[in-house]
Amino acid sequence: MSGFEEIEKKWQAEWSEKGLDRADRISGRPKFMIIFAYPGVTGFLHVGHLRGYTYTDAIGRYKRMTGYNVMFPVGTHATGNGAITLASRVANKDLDFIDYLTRNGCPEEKLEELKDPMKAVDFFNTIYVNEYWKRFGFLADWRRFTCTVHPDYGKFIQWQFKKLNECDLLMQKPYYSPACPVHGPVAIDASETDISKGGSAEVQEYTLLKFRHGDEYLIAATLRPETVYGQVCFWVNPDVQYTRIKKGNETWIVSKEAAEKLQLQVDGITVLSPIAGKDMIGWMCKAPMIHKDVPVLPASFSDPNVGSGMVTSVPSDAPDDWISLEALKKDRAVAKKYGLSETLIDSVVPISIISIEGYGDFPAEDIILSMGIDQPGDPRLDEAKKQVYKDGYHMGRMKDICGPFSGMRVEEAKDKMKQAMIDSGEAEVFYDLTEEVVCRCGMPVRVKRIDDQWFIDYGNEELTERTSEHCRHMEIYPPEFNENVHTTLRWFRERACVRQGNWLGTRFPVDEKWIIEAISDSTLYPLYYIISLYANDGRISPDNMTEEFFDHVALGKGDAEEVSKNTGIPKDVLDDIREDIKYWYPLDINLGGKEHMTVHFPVFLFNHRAILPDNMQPKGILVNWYITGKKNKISKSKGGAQPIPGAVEQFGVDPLRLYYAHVASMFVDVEWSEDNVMTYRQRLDRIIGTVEELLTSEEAGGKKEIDEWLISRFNGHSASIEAAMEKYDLRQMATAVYFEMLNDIKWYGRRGGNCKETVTEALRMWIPLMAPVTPHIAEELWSAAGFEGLVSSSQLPAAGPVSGAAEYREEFVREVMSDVIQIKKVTSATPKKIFLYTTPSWRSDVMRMGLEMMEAGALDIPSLTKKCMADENLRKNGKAVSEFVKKAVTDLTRSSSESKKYLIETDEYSLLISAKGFLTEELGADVEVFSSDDPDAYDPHNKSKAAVPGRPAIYLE
RNA sequence: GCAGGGGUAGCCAAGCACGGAAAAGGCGCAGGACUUAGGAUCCUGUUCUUAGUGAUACAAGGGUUCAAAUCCCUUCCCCUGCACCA
Repeated sequence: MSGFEEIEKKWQAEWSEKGLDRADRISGRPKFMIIFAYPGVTGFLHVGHLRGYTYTDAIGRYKRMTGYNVMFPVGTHATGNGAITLASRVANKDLDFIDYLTRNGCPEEKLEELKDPMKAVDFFNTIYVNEYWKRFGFLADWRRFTCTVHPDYGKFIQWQFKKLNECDLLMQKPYYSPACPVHGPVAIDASETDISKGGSAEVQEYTLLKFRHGDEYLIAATLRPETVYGQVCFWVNPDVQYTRIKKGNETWIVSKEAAEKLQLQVDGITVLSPIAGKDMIGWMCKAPMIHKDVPVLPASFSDPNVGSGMVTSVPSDAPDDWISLEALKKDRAVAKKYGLSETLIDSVVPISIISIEGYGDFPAEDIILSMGIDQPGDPRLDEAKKQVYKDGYHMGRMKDICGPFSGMRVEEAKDKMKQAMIDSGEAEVFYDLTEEVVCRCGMPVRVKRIDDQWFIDYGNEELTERTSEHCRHMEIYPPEFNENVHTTLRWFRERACVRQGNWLGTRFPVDEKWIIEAISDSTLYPLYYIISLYANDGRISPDNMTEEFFDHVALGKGDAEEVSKNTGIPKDVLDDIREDIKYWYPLDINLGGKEHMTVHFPVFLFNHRAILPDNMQPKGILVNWYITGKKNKISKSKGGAQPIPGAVEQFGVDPLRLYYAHVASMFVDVEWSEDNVMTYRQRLDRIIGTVEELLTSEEAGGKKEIDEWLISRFNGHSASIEAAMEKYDLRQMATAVYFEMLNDIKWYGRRGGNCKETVTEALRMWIPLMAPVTPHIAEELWSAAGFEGLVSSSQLPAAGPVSGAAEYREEFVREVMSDVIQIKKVTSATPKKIFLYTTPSWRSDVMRMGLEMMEAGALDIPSLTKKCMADENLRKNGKAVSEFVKKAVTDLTRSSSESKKYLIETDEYSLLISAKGFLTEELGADVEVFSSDDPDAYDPHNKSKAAVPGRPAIYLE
């Protein structure tokens, strides 16, 4: 056979030529529509991504071969700022990035046009389709390709949002989002898709506490409003410049950084005069809630970038506060420097407010002592803080001095106290990020209030209930997700669905200043693949694609004549689209990576349920896990993984496809390993070699027992594959096809099988089963075998009957062989002769009786013994019989009656006689077979007495 | 924290929803065959013990049962996702 690459090209051309990749409606023929969640266009993909895509193609191919008309469309997702960033990096001559492009095969002259984001999208779209999906031999309907930034797709999304609006699922409310000043709201996540720094940052809610000083307020930001009863002083960093700001008719003092952040979240803030931290030291200010005057003291840990830049001090429960207060009391020089009197310092004493199991009156003190921290600025203070916060929150209870909150659990008191202070005007809410975040464009990301943010109301109970109910009728794998998709749906609340700024995407039809964000424009899109065909070939254009058009083709609203007149689309085209949608929808399988479980899949389900009728609801979801790198996830953005074209060249497409299908269950992560792929390549080589050998073999014998065995085995595999594929279990299928069936066919040859007719029959079963996972090789072998047509468009034959008897008999021979080898090994002798003694017939008789009793449901040792003793012949052997009965009964109760039936029915003697030649050759010694009943048998060591049904006695000489 | 998943040979990994001789299959390793056009192929073995037997063994410990990797409880240890990111 020629090289992989050559046969890949050959058969891909052939499939395309014969139109296997085109999915058209065929009335009356069952259909199967499958997609993978389309990838975002953010750069080159790597070998990990092809895992899920390959599953999709293999399942589609299998369905095609079991009678279905299969539609497998593909597309890409370009909404967002990925392409914009990419283009700007090219435009800015970012060397690392240009190197990344060229390393992955981007020609130099292409760089110029990549400065245009849309061109960049086109560039990658072409790569995804030609270098990844087509290269992998997918039978996708390329005519239907769509991309989220194409104008026709946009029309579809606008229609979808109009429908959501009609269902009252769009709403507006203020929203606090991490936002870039240029690009608007950004996503913060570990993959750092939108941002260049700070992927693990979180938005934290601070309570701003207002401390009155004269007619001004010093503002402290706290994460623990429940600790206000323990406030004893106020920390200001003497080395920081603060500023006064006008907030409504109040004057606040905060750090300059905090002032900037506040302006993003609160209206009408004006910055007034600056004030140095050191000028506030020694002030007295009135603490909220407890209304006590507390002194302002110096603290270096107070960071202007965090919160308001000032901190209220609760030494009892805050390690920083405790250690700073202690330091201040110890080092009187500092107090002196700021003119603080000793009496003032001494008057500040911690107040115990929360009791936590395992801690004393002052949790902060305890944790500091146990961790051995002895001065401010110790880096472990952060850990100490986290620990004591966590324990306090979950196990703590408010002590009796906490007024109306006394006795409450901290978890409960926290919200209540915060709310009480907000209500009395002593506190406000403020949001900040836990660490510095920088947008891809280089600008700092801050939390910003957006007043008129639009949301999709996934919190809608009625919709949630209906969606959840529908999921009960779906096929969702893995089973865990099938279980917890319901909780995921319930956990969803409103989701911001639009954003502003420099983003690619579709204009929000309700208010055009917004652009629909990336998740929200990718929920209903499988439906669009049916329509995209017509937009792509020009039969309809974005101008025609009005709300009325979509209402008609998707929902069956309106009269075709009328719609045709209003849209300018010919009626027959409208009818075709409508019929296509009725034929292809609902979607049978949506396959996607595990990251979709809490993001894409729920909204995919919600939107279908909200907009489309009952008979258009999705039928299945398949989730696949990742291919990982050595230590961490192979990442698109961080590179390091093998580019796809290189891998294809190195290993061949089919070995890669087999690797994905078989290396592990779909539902576990797999560590990428070239050696693994290589072993799959070798396995395919072996299969190819074996088949070629079978085809070219000159030997031609008649049918023997082993022929029946082979066909029975293959029928069994076919049936188990059918069952496995009901659950889309490609791995189990691949085990049968590429391992077990190969082993069987090898064994067949070893046992002297050489019947042309059987071999042909076996290949007709085997090769098509290879077509879903390794289509190119299957095609090549199919043609080499001289079978008609393309195997990819053939139908899998229904599984024939299995012969339990034939399989049992073969197993018996194998056991005998293995036992002899065992004995040879243990004795480390090389025998010249091997004597086999089949069971004495009385033992079979006992077994037979036992089996009868078991089937009658009355098998036990005493009654079987009794029954045996009633037999005159058996009674002669009294002692041996009763001993054997014990063994037989335990034996019988432990295993299925099915296998015991074969055990009794098999004529072991003639079976061994027929296998004599084979055993002699395999074992390298002459084999003699005797029946234990034979009084003249050569048996010098009386081994024959060990013979039982299914287990002949063995003597080596 | 919330939600969920898992611990099976040197390694990867089936089996577990529905209890019925545990180790499918692969990799690795060790012998042997064939022979070095190869990242080969074929055979055998791979917990201990042993004339093919027997004994141990599915994270640890309990329980239910004639019977437990599988069902229940306790403990220990790993992992995943958590929102505007396909």
